[in-house]
Amino acid sequence: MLIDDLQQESRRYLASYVMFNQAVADHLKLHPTDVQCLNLLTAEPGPFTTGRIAELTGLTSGSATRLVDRLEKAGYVVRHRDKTDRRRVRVEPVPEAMRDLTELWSELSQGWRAMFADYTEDERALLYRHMQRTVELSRQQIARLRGKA
Amino acid sequence: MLIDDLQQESRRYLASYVMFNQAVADHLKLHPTDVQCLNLLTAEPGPFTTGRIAELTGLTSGSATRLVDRLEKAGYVVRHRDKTDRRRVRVEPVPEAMRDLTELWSELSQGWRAMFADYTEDERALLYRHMQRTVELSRQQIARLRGKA
DNA sequence: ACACAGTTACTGCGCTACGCAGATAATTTG
DNA sequence: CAAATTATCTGCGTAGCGCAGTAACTGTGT
Repeated sequence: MLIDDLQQESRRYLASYVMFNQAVADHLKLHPTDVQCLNLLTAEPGPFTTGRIAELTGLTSGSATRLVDRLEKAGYVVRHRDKTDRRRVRVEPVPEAMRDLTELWSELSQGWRAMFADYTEDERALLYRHMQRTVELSRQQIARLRGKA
Repeated sequence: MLIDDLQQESRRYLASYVMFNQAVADHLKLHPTDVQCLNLLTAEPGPFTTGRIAELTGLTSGSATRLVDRLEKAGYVVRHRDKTDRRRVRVEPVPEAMRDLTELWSELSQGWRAMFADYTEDERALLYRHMQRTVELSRQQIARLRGKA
């Protein structure tokens, strides 16, 4: 297996993920950014503030405020002023409101589960570790891209 | 390795790819959709028409026209009327204009190359096959999501 | 040969996400 | 306690998107 082939396939893979995210958003009648944010809220370790959401999504602080406005209005999250630092606003997901999203995910998950079930224990361990490494690498690349602009 | 853990990690993985795409777009001062389209133009088999681009990106026909407008204006693609069916417009990437994009990719690729080089031949083959399967699965899921809406 | 349905791409319009710059409130620093 | 810093929010202009309607072309049936 040539590394170049892997790279080429990575690119299709990336494109396909972006399309997938788009399709999920359209289906839920939400903006892709909103879906991305909700995903982050369930996938990343909390707690979350408006600023942290700006960081995670790559939006400016103003746009992050509007993003939280939309999610709050739609009932996906609630705002709480932080008691110890009253400038901060803690943003907390509302589990019941996430139901549509999690239901859709678990519905879609079935296909993925089946795919993962096909692998041996060792293979799954490899995929898992690869994903972790990729997430970490992406994080670095993003920091670099934003850094020198 | 539990399948649930893999699923959870998949979600972070997806989110991280979306962020990566966003960062690449910001860096090139292009819209994420435009970057996605250019990726598709190099990753998918041609030929491309405005309609096919609408399909690939999930945009409506009108928005796809505007997308091609932007890319043409920026010099990334050229339009050619199809000789055999003059309703169609063939959209062709301009290799020289893609240079920024491919340069950026090969720069970023270095990190990925290093990561891939760490694996054994067999492991790379597994990852490659997994990506192919995922792309195919995404394609199906997207079709399903768009289908019943 | 010709009318008509279907296809492909484009245009006008309204909505809304986004970045930017400035405002406001709270905290930290000297 | 004043000044600098931090976290969030607001006003405004720009631009991408979907929708609905339009124009150009193709294919089909009579």
